[in-house]
Amino acid sequence: MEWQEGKDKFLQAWGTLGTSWGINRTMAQIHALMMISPHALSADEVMEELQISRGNANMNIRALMDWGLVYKELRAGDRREYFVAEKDMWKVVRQIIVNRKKKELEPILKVLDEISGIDGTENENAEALAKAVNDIKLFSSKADATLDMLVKADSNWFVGTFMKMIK
Amino acid sequence: MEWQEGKDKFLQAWGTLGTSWGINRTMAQIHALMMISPHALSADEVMEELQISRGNANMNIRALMDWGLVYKELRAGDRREYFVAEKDMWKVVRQIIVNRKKKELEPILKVLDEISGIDGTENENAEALAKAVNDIKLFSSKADATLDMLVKADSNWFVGTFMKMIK
DNA sequence: TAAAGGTTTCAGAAATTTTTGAAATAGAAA
DNA sequence: TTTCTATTTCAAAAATTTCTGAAACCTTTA
Repeated sequence: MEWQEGKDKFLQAWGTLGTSWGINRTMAQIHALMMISPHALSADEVMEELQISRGNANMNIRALMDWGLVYKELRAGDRREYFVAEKDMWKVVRQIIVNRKKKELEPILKVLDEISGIDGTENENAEALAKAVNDIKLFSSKADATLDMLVKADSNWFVGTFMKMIK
Repeated sequence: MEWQEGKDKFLQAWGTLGTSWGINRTMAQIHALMMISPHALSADEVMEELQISRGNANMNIRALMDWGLVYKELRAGDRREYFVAEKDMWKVVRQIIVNRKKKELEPILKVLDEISGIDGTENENAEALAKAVNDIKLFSSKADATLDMLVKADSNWFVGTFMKMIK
């Protein structure tokens, strides 16, 4: 397979994967592009490669930096900014977990805590609601703890201990 | 807190959570509604509760059934169909893992396999691509195996062994 | 200070996703 | 068979998300 063909397939696949994970296609593709680039890229290179506008490129690069998946790199004697992606897959996934946990799991836990003040003895509806809320709370706190653990653990631990355990 | 207020908060929160997970708001809300309902619901009840059209209700209920998160329930002497949600959180999460793994992880593994045929010695671009692809493949197969394991494991195992381990 | 070179913002346009509602379909009961 | 009730489908409308491009905004250098 030609390099160009492989690159296109990869960018395409990563973009598609992104969309089904609530990340927009362009953001995922910029990340993919940086992951497979041997050097840091400027905004213009990203625009050129992916055929997108400056505004689009800028916004998505910023978002990737907010997620901690892309870093800025400055070069002496060059006023432009260059960007590199985090290439260690374990770190990438860890950043994603940290971010999504904060953005998604924590708010729902907060709502569940509020709702759990409900009186479950009032009627069967209230009872069913109270039960569902409790079950979800229980499960979510476990998930929360598990993710915290995963995030603290390092790649080697995961690959070694955990993977051995599940054999 | 009143039951109605708690219910609304819950439906709202679950709907929001759904959207950030690539599930549309209505589908998530229908599921939420069924989770907190003490009895099976008809399409009309869902339409009424969530103020949505028949078509919308029908399509999303079907999708939930495809995901294995909602079951059909028939009542003797009633031509209408009623629906109940899977209420065991562990099973819910397991179904979601199975479905998303098939829909998302497996296709990307397939593409990666195709791409890995690339000649990494051609130039630095090809080399960087080959390395990224390999890293992702390695990580993804591990994730794939881990998820398979989680899916096969039952709730008690998860709660017991795994949770003890991470303490 | 002004010009040059780069980055950020954001209103409107474009694309995509979701929802509606009515017609088509299905199938049980009369 | 016909009627009646319920489900499914799908084209068009609505809502939402993403993208563009040009203007505003910084910073550095002359």
